[in-house]
Amino acid sequence: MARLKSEDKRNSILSAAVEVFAERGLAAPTAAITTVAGVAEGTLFTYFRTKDELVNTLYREIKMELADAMMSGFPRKASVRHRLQHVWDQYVEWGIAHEKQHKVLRQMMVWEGLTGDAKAAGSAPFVEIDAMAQDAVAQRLVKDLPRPFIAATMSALADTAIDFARQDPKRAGMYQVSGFEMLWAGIARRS
Amino acid sequence: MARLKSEDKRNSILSAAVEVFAERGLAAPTAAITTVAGVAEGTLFTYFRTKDELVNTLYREIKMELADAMMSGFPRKASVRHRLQHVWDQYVEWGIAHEKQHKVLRQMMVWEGLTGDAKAAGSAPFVEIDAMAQDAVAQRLVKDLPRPFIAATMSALADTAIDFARQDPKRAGMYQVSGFEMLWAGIARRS
Amino acid sequence: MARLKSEDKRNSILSAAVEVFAERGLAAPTAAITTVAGVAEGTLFTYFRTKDELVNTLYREIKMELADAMMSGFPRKASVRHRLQHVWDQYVEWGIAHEKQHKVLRQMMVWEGLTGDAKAAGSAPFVEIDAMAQDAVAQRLVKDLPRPFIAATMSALADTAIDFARQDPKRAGMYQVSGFEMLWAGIARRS
Amino acid sequence: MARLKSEDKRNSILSAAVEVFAERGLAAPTAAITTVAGVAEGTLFTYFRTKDELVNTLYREIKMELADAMMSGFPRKASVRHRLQHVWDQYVEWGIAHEKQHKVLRQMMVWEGLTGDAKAAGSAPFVEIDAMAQDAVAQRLVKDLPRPFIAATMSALADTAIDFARQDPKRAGMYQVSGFEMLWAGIARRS
DNA sequence: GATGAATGAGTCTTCATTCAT
DNA sequence: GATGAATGAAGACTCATTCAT
Repeated sequence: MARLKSEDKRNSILSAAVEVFAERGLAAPTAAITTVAGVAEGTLFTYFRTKDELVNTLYREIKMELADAMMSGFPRKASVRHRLQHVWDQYVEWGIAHEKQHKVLRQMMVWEGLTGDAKAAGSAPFVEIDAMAQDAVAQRLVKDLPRPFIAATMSALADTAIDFARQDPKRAGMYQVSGFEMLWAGIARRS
Repeated sequence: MARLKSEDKRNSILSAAVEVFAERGLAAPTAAITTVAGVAEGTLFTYFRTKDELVNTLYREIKMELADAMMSGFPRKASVRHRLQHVWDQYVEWGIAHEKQHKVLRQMMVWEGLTGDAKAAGSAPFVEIDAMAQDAVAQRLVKDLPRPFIAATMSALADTAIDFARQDPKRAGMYQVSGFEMLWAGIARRS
Repeated sequence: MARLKSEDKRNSILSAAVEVFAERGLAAPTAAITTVAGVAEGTLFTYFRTKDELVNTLYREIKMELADAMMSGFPRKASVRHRLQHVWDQYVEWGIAHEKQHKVLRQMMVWEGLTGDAKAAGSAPFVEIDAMAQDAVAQRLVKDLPRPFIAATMSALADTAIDFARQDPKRAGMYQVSGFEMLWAGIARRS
Repeated sequence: MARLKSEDKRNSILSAAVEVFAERGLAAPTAAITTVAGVAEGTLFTYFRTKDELVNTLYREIKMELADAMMSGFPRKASVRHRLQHVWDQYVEWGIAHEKQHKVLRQMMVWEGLTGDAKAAGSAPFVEIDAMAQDAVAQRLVKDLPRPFIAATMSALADTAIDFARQDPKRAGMYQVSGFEMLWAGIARRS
């Protein structure tokens, strides 16, 4: 039997890509990636047909990691506010801890080459969060706004908090906390 | 005397650049720009020494247009909330009306080639807004947060509102209004 | 009547060309020449149809200046050795004093664009020297070698002397004198 | 393993460069070289990072070949005159036999892009000749002139002899012989 | 499967020359 | 005639992708 494609090699390419894209943007040459990955230039193309496919795959993988991080320890039974805060905290903390992944993710989100597939696969793991949002709206705890708009708002605020936490690590906690307060104040109904 | 460097031609190159960058990203070839502008490839380089210089110039120009839009009719004597809302509304409306400029601006803001000069020139016209923010914090109308953080939050929320208004124009007004309400609820002190 | 082409302008272009070619080689852009000459880019082309024509013209002009220098005070009636030495000294001194012209001349001599015309015109003023050489060979003062070979040898030695005099000006006189001695020893018949 | 960078291909590029530079000057396009070499345009750049590097490499290689030619059969124990004549003959014969290399070498010697490294590497193989010259001066066989001046004179005369031998091949031997006689007469002390 | 040399289309930029003013 | 902006054909170099080994 022929040698099997090695999961290891695939993974080194993927993490090299994170490294390189974070530092040099998505326009970085594939050769830079293979160098960092310690494989030959051609090897990349046995694991990913094209550079675009690599990026799309990477998008999915990072989204999955992020979803894992966000859902780990999700307090299914807590109040909406607590559940939302859990999600917020996990995202912000992940963004700070995984600076490169976060940077690359943001580049990919404004990249014009993402396939519909990748987008769908990337958002799949967030169904539970969406369910929570739906629930919250239904319970009239949260303003009656389109859910995607709420989600986007949350993302935007969290990314901002992450950026500031990175630049000014001493006040990271403050950005994280007040970001969430702003979010909650913004979307919760006044009691 | 020979043909003078025409302001017109410079402007067609600049608007062609907006067109092309909005559609194909900053990596679009200069030849695509000159084609759209209806000039020869070389002509671009009599107006801008390099592609980077073109992008930096474009950044400044768009920032100035945006500043003009945002400050036009600024109600200097109105309440903080009204002044803030004015700025918000103007920005969101500009972003909707000038879709391409807005897209390009966002690409340029994450571009690594912006010169310090361009950044400085681009933020200069916003001093008045910053003054307002400082004022608002001093008056304890607004939470005591770092001003750049407030500004970034506002940007992030406004960009989100613009995106949604674009995708779903029928509810554009709703996104604009509720976006601002979220912002205000988020940053204003509870009375 | 239309304005006449100005001899002045033509000359500033020609000397600017010397300046620029000496420093940057014959590949220097015509725009560099017009800048130094203080005229518009297009003006060069009303005096010289193409860049090649400019170079060919320059070749002729420098050759003429050189011939003037070499023949000035030529001691028609002196001995062969004295006449030859006069020519040698004048050439070497001209080369040292007109460093740029000399450099440019040497570049043009290995340039592939020189027209036959220019070459002919350039060598015309040297007939008298050639006559002297012919005379010297006939009188059996000088070895029986093809005259162009003698001329080329002299040029080569003189250029070498000029180069060393330029690099090491304190010993300029020594290079000039021993260069000539080498030439004479090389070509004169042993008595 | 993949195709290894082939010494053959490197060499065809290098000899194509000689071909092309000899005919069209150092300004010839790299594409002309790759066409002659029978490889793709990009291939040149896997062997030489830049065009300048190619030229510098070529300089070294030609200088080495020349040194080999000049030193082959060098009669270490013969008289100064014989040793010098050996060097002269070998150089002139090499120049005649390797017309293109000789032409290109002369262009490279007046080229402004040669690195110090290349110059040093190029002159290294000639130490033995320099030692001989030093020896000759010390023994008072040769006039007391700066060695570099003697070397340059020899070069200049040899290049002249080569040029004439090429244009007039029937008398090649005569140019070679009388060139050397002129050199020796020029630099030897009169006994 | 892995390797990395080979490929050639594509990119920015330069520059001799033209031509509207 | 003078000016200098306009032109577009090169030219050096890059890089995703292929393919011989």
